Amino acid sequence: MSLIFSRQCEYALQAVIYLALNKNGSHVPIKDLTRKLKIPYHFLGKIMQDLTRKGLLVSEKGPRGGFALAMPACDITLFHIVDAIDGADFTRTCVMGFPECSGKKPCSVHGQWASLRDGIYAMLVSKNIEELSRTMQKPGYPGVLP
Amino acid sequence: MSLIFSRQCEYALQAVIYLALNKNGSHVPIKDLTRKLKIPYHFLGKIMQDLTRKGLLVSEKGPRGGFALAMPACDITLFHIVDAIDGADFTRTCVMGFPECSGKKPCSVHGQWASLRDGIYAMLVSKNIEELSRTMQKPGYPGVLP
DNA sequence: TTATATTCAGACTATTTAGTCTGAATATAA
DNA sequence: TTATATTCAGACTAAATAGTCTGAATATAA
Repeated sequence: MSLIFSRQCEYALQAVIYLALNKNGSHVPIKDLTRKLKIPYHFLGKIMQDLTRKGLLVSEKGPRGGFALAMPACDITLFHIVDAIDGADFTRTCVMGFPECSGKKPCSVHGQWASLRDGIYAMLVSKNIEELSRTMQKPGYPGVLP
Repeated sequence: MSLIFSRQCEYALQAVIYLALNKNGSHVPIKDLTRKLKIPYHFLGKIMQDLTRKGLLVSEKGPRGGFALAMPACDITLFHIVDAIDGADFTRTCVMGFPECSGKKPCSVHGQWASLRDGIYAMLVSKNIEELSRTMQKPGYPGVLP
């Protein structure tokens, strides 16, 4: 299978976008997230704890507890989340896996892949969670709608 | 970890490019391939067998046996190999993993991702193995050089 | 015909990723 | 203070991917 981001990372992106919909800054428990997003409960729990340790989220225990963004939604980009979960190796490694491939010894698609990869990176850093969650709320958009 | 192609697929791409360097149409044994490409012997064996079953390679047993391209190198694109090993799901699925994401119900990066993904696809179908192997032979190029 | 070099099939192990379970810690509200 | 709702840690299982091993089949060359 080819993929871009790990499943964990996909879940993380979905969950953080969902959190950003919660305007009033209150905490959202995992139970709410899994209900809306169809993500396995305990698995999501671990991912959220991870994002909390990485400083992207804050958490609160007990009744009325849960998770919230650690900073304004407009300050969190897709790249922050991807980097926290999967890392940014894909910005550095050869598409065809040649170990010695580099600027000096480029593989035969090195240059072309570099510009595609830069396009992906540019998208990830340009999109902030506030903007994304706003778009997702429009009618006809999937996943995170009530 | 984020990645584009599975390790198997990376190995397959490298091996097929290496085969294309073998102009005289003779068969190349796995032993030669693993020596040059530093790919685990038996693992590469399975991958080559797979590509043979898929019709991209032909094989011959015994002394002076090995693998060769089943068709002219210029007729094999990167996409043929990727499709044979990893499949082409990445051309269809949502980057953020929203199950309902589609043209009608797009996620908030759907359109932008679509054009990036199309760029990747275009590269894969436009690059044929003959051309790539030729480029790889130039001095300073990695991996498959003698 | 016999030794040898290879593919090939299939069972096996190892590692990574995905996902589950249990119980402790803690905050809130009744 | 007690019941309850949550995070959190860590051990566990499951599935997918990566990689190894053995031996049979087969083609070549001596």
